[in-house]
Amino acid sequence: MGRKPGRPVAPQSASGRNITIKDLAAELELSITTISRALNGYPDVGDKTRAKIEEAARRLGYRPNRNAQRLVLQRTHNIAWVQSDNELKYLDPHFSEVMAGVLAEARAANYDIVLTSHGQDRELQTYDRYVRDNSVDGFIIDLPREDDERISFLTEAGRPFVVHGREQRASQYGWVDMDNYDNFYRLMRLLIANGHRRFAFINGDETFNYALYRHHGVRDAIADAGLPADSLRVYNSAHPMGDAGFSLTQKALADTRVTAVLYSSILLLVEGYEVLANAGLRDGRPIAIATMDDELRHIHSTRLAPRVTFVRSSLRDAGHALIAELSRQLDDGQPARGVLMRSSFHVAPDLDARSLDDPLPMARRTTIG
Amino acid sequence: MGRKPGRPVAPQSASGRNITIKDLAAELELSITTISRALNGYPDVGDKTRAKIEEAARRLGYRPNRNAQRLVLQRTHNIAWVQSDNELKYLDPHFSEVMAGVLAEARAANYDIVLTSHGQDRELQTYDRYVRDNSVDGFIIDLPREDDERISFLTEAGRPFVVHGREQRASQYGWVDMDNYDNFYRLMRLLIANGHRRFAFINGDETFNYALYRHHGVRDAIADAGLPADSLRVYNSAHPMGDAGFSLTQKALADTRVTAVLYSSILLLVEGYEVLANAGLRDGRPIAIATMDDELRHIHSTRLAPRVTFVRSSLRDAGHALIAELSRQLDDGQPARGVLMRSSFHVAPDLDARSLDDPLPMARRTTIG
DNA sequence: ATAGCCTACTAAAACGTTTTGGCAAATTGC
DNA sequence: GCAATTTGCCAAAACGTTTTAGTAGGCTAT
Repeated sequence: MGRKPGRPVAPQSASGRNITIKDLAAELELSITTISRALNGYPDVGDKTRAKIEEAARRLGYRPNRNAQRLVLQRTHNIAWVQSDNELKYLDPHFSEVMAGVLAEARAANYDIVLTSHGQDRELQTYDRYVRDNSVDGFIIDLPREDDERISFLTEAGRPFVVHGREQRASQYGWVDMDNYDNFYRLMRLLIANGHRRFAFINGDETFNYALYRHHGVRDAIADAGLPADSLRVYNSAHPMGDAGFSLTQKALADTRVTAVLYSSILLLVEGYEVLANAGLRDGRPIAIATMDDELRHIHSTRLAPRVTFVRSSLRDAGHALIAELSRQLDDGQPARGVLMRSSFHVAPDLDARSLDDPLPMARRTTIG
Repeated sequence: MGRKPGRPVAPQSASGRNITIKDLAAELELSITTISRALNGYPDVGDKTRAKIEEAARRLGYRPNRNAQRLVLQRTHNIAWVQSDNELKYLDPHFSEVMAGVLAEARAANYDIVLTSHGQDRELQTYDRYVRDNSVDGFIIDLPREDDERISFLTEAGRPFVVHGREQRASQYGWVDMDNYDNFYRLMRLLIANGHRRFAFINGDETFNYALYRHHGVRDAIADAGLPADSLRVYNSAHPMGDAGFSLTQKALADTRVTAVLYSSILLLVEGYEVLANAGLRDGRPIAIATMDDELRHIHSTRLAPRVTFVRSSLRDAGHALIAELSRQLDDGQPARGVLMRSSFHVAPDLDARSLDDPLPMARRTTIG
């Protein structure tokens, strides 16, 4: 069972002192400057010398001390992700999915992610610490709210960041988001076009903008169709997980006039699935179901009835885009910009999908989110 | 030959550079030494001087540059968590749960978590990089396999680490684990004591030790009861998520002699729940169900039938313990040690729980895992 | 009075890099 | 053959801390 090819050999001394550029200079009887310039690709190093240096560096397992580099270059190649304890309570598959994309792209762009949590009231202090102690080059902000103070803080501090989501000031910073408003407007318009008149919308916590904008989309679709506002009942789950999907679906279906249920997340739908199925069996009431599908890796949609209509957008791709955008700012010096992720609609076969292709009414198009 | 590397853009733009100890020294007309010693609590600083320094530091928002500190102290206060892309595919709630505990405890112990992913074959290179470039003080290793090369590598390199789980060499390093073997031995013995004779065990990927040891526990309980080896059928899900719980439960119940199903994870059980319920309804075959409950925050057990027997251990607490153990080594210089997390049994009311209290046979007790 | 001892401060070295500016030696141009 | 240019290397400064090894001056004990 020999060593796999390419397996790194552990450093010789178990004591742990790493090889430094000085060791290399001593070994080769060259100056530190020359070692550094050779390894960093400067042209003013002779070919034979460079080859010797590269060989010795490989042989001795030299790696520049990152902290020395960071100190002199004023650049850490670290990106901070600050997680609130509050959100930690339900650190959910959505987080994992975004993080998976972030990690994959960060590796490609040569960044590490510094992950930390903070207590209830310490959110900004955590950002402040990172800003002041030079431990990261930039920040990722997830789940923004309206007038998000993290965004205000980092803007004032003049530090690079990118937001997963948007709020009012979205034109002033880099972000990655899907078109929450548009997606849910279209989804609701689709249900209306198919004759439904009484709806339940099982949404997330509307202090988060993603949920707020979805609500706005749904509300406006109803208004634009000339339906009364009470055609829609909205249920919010403070936590995206738990048994909210189950209990809220029960509540929603208690109104027997409801013929269509719209979910903000496929997790809520899965939790409520049993109730939905029962409603079909028991009341003989077939319910139209629509949801957002974030392509969570561990939700297997094959077990969902084919009658589910969904709009799909990849959170993992959003994670990739977040790092790509930040790297564009950090590495290429480009100005911040927003990235709108594509969504695709998948309509249940018993529904007429034609309304999806209609453009949104002019007045509805400028809304962010 | 060689190109001059493109110059990275300085991260701080608008608000500019942070204030340094030099700024503070200039402002107060004191030496750098005195500032440093005052702020670090040395006794050889006058009371009035110290007060003035502290006031100025607060007023100007001084924070020591972490990279300078790390360079001179040879200590980063960073802990690495390396995630394989492979595992990323199903970055699952178990991960989130451990991570939540790790983050909370890391904050308390003044550590940041450096999270990174690596490609298929690059696992050890990633560890190697961190070892050689001084970017972290220690490592967390999750999901160990037998003869885990990450453990070999870090041991040879002489770097501190702590393992979530165990393998053969567990006495030689710090770890946090539950007693997988014991728990599953007892669970199976309980089922046997209640008259069951034909079992399905829906386990995880047995190249991971947690799953392997659980299998061993189950197998030994059957052997010790004098039951034939074919009383047990084991089903493995390569991925902890997906629809494995559903399809494997279907397969398992296809054998109509099976009266008890043991799950390695509550997620698998939840996915198979529909099948289990149907089996009860359709075949009139009540199935005894037992599982591990990791206290995942988003699995709401209230919806599971009361007939489920489970052994419960908190992954979040394990996360806390991981950092506590690593901090014991790094901050207190204590030798590595193992931490066995407590588990509690919760027996369905229709089962006789007495066998749980019996000690394991002597020969069974030394097994790790 | 004086040796010794606190008290309150500081200069300089060190951590490990990158980069600036320079300088010999080798090569080229005429 | 000599000036000009190119090639290949290096000393020193800088990044922002902590720590070592002081020192100057006041106080105490004899």
